Amino acid sequence: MEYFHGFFTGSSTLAPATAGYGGFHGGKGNGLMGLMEVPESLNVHAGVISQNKSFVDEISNLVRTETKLEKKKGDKKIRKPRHAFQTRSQVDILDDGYRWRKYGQKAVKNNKFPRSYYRCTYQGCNVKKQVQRLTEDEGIVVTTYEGMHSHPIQKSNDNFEHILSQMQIYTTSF
DNA sequence: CGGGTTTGACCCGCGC
DNA sequence: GCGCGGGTCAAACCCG
Repeated sequence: MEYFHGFFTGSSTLAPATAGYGGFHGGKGNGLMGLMEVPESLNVHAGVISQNKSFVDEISNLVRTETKLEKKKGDKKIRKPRHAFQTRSQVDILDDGYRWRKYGQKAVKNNKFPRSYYRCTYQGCNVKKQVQRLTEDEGIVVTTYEGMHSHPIQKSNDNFEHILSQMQIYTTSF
C-alpha cells in the first residue's frame, strides 16, 4: 500500500511511468526491455504500416478518451495512470502471472468485440486491467493496466516471459 | 463448497 | 432532462 503514496494521491502531477513498470513486474525485469514509452511519435507512425495503422488509431482513441477524464478544474481529481499494451495473440487471456477475476464485459462502439474488465484478486490490491480486441485485426489484443501491484507475483513467470518474447508492446502513461 | 465467470441492471459523466 | 457510452455491481451460474 505504501507503494501508492504520492502516486494515487495525485499530489505529484508527473506520475512516473517507470514506477508503473517496476510495479508491474516485481523482480527481474527481463522481458520488460521491450517496453517503451510512447510519445507523440505514435501519430507519426500512423499510416506507415497498413496493418499497424488500425491499432495505432485504436490506441490513439484510447488515449484521448482517458485523457479527457483527467482534465478537471478542481485539481483534487486523481489521475490514475494507465498503461496500454498492444499484443498479438489468438487468445484474450494473457497470463501475466497475477490472478485476475473478471468483473464485467461491455461492448464498445466502433468495435464488434466486447471489452473485458478484470481485477486483481490479491487482498488489498486494486489493480485493474481491461482487455480489448480490435475489429479489423482480431489478431491484436489491447490490454490496459490500471494501477500497480504491491505484492509479488503468485506464479512462476516462465510463462510470462515466454509471452513477452512474442509481444509487440506499446505503453502510454498519463 | 469455494472461487471465478456471466450477464443484465445500475450508475455516472457528458453532450445535445 | 434525456439518451448514450463506458465502467461497475451482484446474483445466478459454472466448474474444480
